[in-house]
Amino acid sequence: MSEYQFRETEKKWQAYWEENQVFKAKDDFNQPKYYTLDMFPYPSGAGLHVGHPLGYIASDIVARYKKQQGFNVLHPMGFDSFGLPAEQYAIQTGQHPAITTEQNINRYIEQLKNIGFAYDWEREVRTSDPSFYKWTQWIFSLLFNSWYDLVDNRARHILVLEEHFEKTGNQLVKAASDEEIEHFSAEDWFNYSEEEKQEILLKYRIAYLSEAVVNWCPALGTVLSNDEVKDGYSERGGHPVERKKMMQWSMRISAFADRLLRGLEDLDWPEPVKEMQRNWIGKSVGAQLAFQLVDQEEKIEVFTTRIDTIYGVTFMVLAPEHELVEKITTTEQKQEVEAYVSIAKNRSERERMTEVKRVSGAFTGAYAIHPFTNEKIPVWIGDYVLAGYGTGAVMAVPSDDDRDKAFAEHFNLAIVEVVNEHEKIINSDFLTGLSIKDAQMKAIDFMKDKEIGYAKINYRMRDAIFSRQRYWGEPVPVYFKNDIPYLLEEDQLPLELPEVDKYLPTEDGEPPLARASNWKTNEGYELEKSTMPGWAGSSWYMFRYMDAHNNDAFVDEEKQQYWQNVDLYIGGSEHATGHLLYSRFWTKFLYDLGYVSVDEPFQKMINQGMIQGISEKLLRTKSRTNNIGVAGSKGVQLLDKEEFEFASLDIFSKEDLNGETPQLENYTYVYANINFVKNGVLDVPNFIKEFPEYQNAIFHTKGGYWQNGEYIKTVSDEKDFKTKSEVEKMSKSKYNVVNPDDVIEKYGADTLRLYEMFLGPLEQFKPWNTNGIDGTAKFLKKLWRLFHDTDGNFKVVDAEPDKKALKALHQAIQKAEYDIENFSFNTSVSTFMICVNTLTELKCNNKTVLSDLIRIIAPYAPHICEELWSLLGNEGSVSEGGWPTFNPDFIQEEEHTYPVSVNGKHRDNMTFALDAPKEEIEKAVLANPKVQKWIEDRPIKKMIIVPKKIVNIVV
RNA sequence: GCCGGGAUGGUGAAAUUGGUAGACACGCAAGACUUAAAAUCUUGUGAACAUUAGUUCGUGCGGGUUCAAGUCCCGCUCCUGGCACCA
Repeated sequence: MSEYQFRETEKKWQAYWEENQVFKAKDDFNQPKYYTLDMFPYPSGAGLHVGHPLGYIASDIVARYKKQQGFNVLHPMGFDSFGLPAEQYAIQTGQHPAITTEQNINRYIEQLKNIGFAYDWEREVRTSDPSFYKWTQWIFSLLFNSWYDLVDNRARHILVLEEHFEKTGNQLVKAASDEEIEHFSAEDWFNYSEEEKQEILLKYRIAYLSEAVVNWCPALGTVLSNDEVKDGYSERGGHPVERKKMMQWSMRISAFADRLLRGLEDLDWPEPVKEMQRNWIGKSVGAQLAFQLVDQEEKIEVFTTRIDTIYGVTFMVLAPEHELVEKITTTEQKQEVEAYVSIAKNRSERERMTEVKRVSGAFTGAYAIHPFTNEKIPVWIGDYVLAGYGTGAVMAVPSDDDRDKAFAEHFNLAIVEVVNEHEKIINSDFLTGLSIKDAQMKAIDFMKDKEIGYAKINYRMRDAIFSRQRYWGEPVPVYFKNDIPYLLEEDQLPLELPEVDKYLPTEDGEPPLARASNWKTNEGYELEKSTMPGWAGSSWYMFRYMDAHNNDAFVDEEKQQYWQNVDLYIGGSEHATGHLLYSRFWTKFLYDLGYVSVDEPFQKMINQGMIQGISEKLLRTKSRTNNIGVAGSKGVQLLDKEEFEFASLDIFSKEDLNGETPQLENYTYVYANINFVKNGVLDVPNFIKEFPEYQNAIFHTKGGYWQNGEYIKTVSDEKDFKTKSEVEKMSKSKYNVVNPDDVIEKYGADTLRLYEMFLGPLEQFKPWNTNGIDGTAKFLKKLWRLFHDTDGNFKVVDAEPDKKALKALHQAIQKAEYDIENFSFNTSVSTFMICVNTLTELKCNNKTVLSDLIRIIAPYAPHICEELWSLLGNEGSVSEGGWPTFNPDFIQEEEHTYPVSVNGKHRDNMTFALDAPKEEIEKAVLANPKVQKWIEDRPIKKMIIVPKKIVNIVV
C-alpha cells in the first residue's frame, strides 16, 4: 500500500520549482502585478526557529493564491545582514563578521527552502553585500546633496539652494535647517570662502553633521544605546556611562513629520501601528512665547499647548542642561544648582522619564517677568523637563498640569486656578469667561500685537542619529578636507569596509574603522570612520527586489513604475516606529527627487504575532563555586566534582514556591533542554546520559529519588520528576527554541505550514506547542486517500460530479477565497478539513471535484498538491493551474433548519423551505408539541421570524 | 501614567451583519481490526442534576439595552503589546 511519502515528494517538487524557475517574477509589464513581502530577517547564529515562518507562510499562501489567479507575483526574500550580534561574535573570536554572516545566511536559505516557499531566489538581497550597500551609500549621498524646501514642502537638490543663495542670500528661503542660522545676502554669499559656504550648506542638508548627546562609555570606548545603560552604568561590564556630546551624522526626518503623519490616512495598516506612529511624530498645536528675565538680557523661550492657562503660570522650569542655567543662577544658589545638574545630567533620558513619582529640582535664584501680568515669577530647574523637546523650558501651570502640580506641591510654590469645572477660564483678566478655544485664540492675538509670541506647531519627533561607532555596517561615503565633509564621487562607490586587526574601538576611543591602515582617499584625505545604523539598508530594500542586479541604478525606473510599491507587507509590530517610519521617510525623499513613483513603500500591512516558546526549569541545589551552570548545556563546564541534588516541583508546597526562588534556600532554577521534558516531567535516565556531569546527582521525587538512572523507592511509586514550565520568548539561552527542521523531518513541510496556520489567528501571540500537529498530518493523509483506493492505487474517475460533492467543494472554494482576502488562514484549514471529511464520507473520487479541491489547498500545502496534480495527468505546476471559479448555484439551499426558541430559549429545530410563507412557518411552529409545551396557556405577544436565521416566540 | 489588543471546554480555537455558543482539531474514554503495538476506523466528550426522554447553568466579574448579547452600552478585574514626565 502506498502511503504518502512526504520526504521524497517534497524534495522532488522543491527541486522542480527551482529547476523550472516556477516562481520567477517576470518583467512582463502587461500582466497585473502583485508584490508581497516579508520583513527580511537578521540571519542570527541560532538559525530559523518556528516563530519565523509564521508570517512567511501567510505571505507565501497569498503569493501562490495570487499567482493562481493570474497575477505576476513578486515574492522575494533577502537578509538584513549588517548588525551587532555578528560584530560581537567577531570581537570574541576574531572571525570576520562577513564569514559568520555568510554561514548563517546559508543555513537560513537551506531552512527556508526546506519549507517550500515560492520565493524568487534570483532576487535575493543582502544588505552587507557591497553591490547592495553601494546603493545605500548612493542614497546617503543623495540625502547629503539635498535640502528641504518648506514652501513647496518637498526635498530638493542642494544646487537649487545654492542658486537661491547666489541670487538673494538666505532671507527668502524657507527651509528645514539647524536653528540659529544668521541671515546673509547674495553679496555675503559671494564673499564667503569655500569652507564658510560648506559650513552653511551643512546646516541645510538632509543628511547633516551635528552635535548630539550620546551615552558614552569610556571604559568600553563606545557609544551605548539607551537600553544598554542601567543607573548610569553599562549593562555589560558595569562601567560608568557619561552623557557626552559628539559629532554625529543625522537625518532631518523631522522635516517630513507632517507628511509622515498625513500619509498614514491612506495606508491600509493595522490601526495600532498607525497610532504608534502618530504618537511618535507627536504633533502638537500651540504657541511659542518668551519670558524676559529680571535684570538680565536673556529671555526664556517656551512652547505651550495651553496658552489659555497663561494666567495660571506661577513659576518656570528649565531642563538641567538648558544653556541659560549657568548664566542666571545666583551666587547663593550656585552650589545647590551645580550639585543638582551634575546628578541629573548623567541620568539617562529613559530613566528620567520613567521615574515619574520622584520629584526633584532646584531654584536658580533668578526671576522672570510674566508677559501678561508683569509679575515676577521664580525660575527653577527640574529634570522632568527634557532638553531635547520643545525649547527645553516650560511655563509651569500647576493648576492644570499634573507634573507642574507635583513640582509646585513638593517645593511649596503658588497654585492659581484658571479653569473652572465648566471648562471656562477664570481669574484671567481679559480671558475670564471664555471657553478654552476662544481664550487660546485671543491670547495668541494678544501676543502677536505685543510681539511676545506666536502660534506654533511642534513635533515631538526628533532628527534621527545616523552614525554608529561600529565596524559591521555600511561605511559613510564621506571624506574630510579641513574638517569639512565632502562626498565621494559616485564612481568611487561602493566604499568597501576595510580590513582591521580587531573589531574594537581604538585605544583613544575612535571607531573600529580607524584601525584600518590608510583609511583615506587617493588624495590622502581622511575618510569618515563611523558606519551607518542597522536601519539604513532596510529603509529602501523593498525597491531593490524589483531590480536586484542592476549595476547602474538602485532600481530601474520602468521596473519600479510597474511594480510600484509593496501590496502586502507582513511582519512584527515591534518595527512600528523604527523601520516602518524610516522606510517611509526614505521613500518620500526618493519620490521628491523623482527616483520612485510612489511616496509610500507599503500599501497594506498586517502584523503577525510572536510565537513564544515554553521553557522548562529544574530545581537544583545552588553551586558552591557560584558558577552559573545551566542544566542541559554541554558548553558549560562545572568546576570540581560537585554533587548536585535536584528536586521535583511537587515536593514543595505552593507557599514554598511563591516568588521566583523556592523558600528552600539551597535551591535555584536552572533551564533544562526541552528535549528531555514531556508534559512537565523530566526523562531522568536520558537526561543524565546526555549530561554526565549530573551522573551521580540525586533527583528527589515525591515517592523517592533517582540516582544513576535508577529509581529508588522510599515512600511510594510517585517517581515523576516534575519541572516548572514557563511561556517565554524563544531564545537560545532558554533552551526552548524549536527548530522547524525537526518538525519537517518528522511530519513534512506541508504539515508544518498547515499547522502554523491552524494554530490560530495570524496576529495573535501564542506559545508553540505541537499538541495538535497530528491533526494536520492526518488531514493530509486523508486527502491523499481520497485519490487512492484501499490498496493504495491511484483511482480517480472522470465523470459527472455528484451534487453533494459539488456543494461541499464550492462551499470550500467560497470560504477559501473569503479567508485569504481577510487573512484568516486558520479558518481556511478547518474548511479544508470539513470538505475532505465530507468527500471521504461521500466516497468521492470524481476528477472535476478533486482537481478543484487541490487547487484551493495548493497555496497551503503545495508539495502534496503538486504531486496529486501531476497524478491527475496535468503538465506543469499546480501554481500555474489557475484558481477554480466559485459557482453559487451549487451551494444554493432549498430549505433551512430553523432553531425555534420560546422567550429566547432554544427549544427545537424545524426545517422549512426557503420560500415558505411566514404564515405557514408560524402555523407549523405553533403546532409543534414541544413548542406548545413551553407556551402553555400564555398568550403569544410576538412572533419573530428572521428568514434563514431564527424563529422566536415571545409569550 | 497614557494608548492599543485580549480573556470562550482539559488544550489550540470557531461563531463574517446581534440570531442554535463550542465548528474544525488535539487530548481523553470506550469499541473494531491486530498475537501485540503502531497506523486506521467507529462512538462519546462544556458543567451539574436526572442517568430514559429531560432540566438547569454556562463565553473574566457586576450591571444595562434587546424578542434575542461571546458580539452593543456602562462600570470593574486580570493578562498582554506599545509609548513614555511631550509642556
